[in-house]
Amino acid sequence: MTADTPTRRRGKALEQAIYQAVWDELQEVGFPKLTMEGIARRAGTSKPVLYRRWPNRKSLMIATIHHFLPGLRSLPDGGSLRADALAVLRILRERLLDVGRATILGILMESADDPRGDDELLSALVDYLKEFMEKSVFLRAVERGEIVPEQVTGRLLTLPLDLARIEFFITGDLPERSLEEIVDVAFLPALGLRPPHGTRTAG
Amino acid sequence: MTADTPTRRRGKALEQAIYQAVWDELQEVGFPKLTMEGIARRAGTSKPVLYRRWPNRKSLMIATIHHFLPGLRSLPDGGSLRADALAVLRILRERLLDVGRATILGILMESADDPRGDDELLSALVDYLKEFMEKSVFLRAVERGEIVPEQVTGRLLTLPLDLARIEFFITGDLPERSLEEIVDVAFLPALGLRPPHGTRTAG
DNA sequence: CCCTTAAGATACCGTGAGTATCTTATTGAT
DNA sequence: ATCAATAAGATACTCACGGTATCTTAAGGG
Repeated sequence: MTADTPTRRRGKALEQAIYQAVWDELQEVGFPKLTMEGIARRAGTSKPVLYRRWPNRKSLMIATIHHFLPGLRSLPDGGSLRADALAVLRILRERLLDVGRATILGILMESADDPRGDDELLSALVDYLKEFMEKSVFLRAVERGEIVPEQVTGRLLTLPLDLARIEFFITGDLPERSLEEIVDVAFLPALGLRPPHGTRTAG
Repeated sequence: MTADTPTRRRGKALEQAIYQAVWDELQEVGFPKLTMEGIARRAGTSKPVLYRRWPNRKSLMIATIHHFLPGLRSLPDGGSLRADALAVLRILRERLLDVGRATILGILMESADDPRGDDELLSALVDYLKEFMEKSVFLRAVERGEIVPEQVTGRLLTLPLDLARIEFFITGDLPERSLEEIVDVAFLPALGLRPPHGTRTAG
């Protein structure tokens, strides 16, 4: 199995290979069939090596997701609240689809008796986007005069994110049409705004 | 274990006892530690009896939830769109809390490779409430003149339910405060309505 | 009263998480 | 260059649990 890799990897190099193996295995067999043995096999190593680094499967999963979904740096100004909100939602979609419904549900569920790590996963996937909604999207909208600061409430901040992720959790998908509908039918109206003319709003 | 029950139960009586055992076991040990052996033990029976009735654990879980959460018959008229929407959300909360976050996530996740039964679970928990939102809540609001029929769109129909259940999925709870916030800050404004004066809207 | 049905007990298989143990390659220090 | 400490990799194990096969025996209907 390692005849062509006589070099025995260590430290970071090995860790990288393991993360990659988890990721590939996830894409190939999916979360329900993901096993530590499968990961070890694909990484060209063995189970004890995995358990020396991560205490259990869940930890390894979360670490892998962190590794492949680094934090976002900045969000370009889209010129309008609508454009900025859609941009954030598209980032969310990209990340959710990258990780996959089964994986997210699986990790959340595996946390039922031990929620440690949940926060980490959710923050990697969604929470930090709330920061963007507040710091970038809403702040700019206030500066533009689209909304007033009093409208920047917690519930409205996360409304588009919440609607998007529940749709993804249930259906496993998040089409562009849904994103626009969320913004134009729910988000903007809830802020007392109307989407620009010519924007189709599904009914 | 069955020394005090010399009678060997059959048919419906046995089935009832099994459902009850699943329910109790769920409350006591929680979904992650729920095992078929544990269920059988608590029901005073054995695994083969379970497998003669349900092909696998997931089926038994879904059947149990159906058994304890029968469909709703009617929703009394609360006098306003706001009151009716809150009523539906409170039903949703009751059911979600009854079943529990871990159980719902667990079943959804167990479906990742075989989604059969998902629909059943989701319909027992949420989907049929959409019917109520449409047939009762919105219809009455239209009759009262609070909204116009054109506002009865799919996305807005489920908006309160979606916001409520994502909050529950993530936090495992759904306080009354959240329900009111969902209705007053998101739902009614999205419909172009304002909550009545004196209604606190969290910020 | 007997015969069919199915409950309940028990033992089993397969799989996968997690661990213990041992050998050996790698690396850094001398 | 050599050697000791470290950790990789292989292997074999335990344990828990889902699911099945087999057998005995109680229930209940005719």
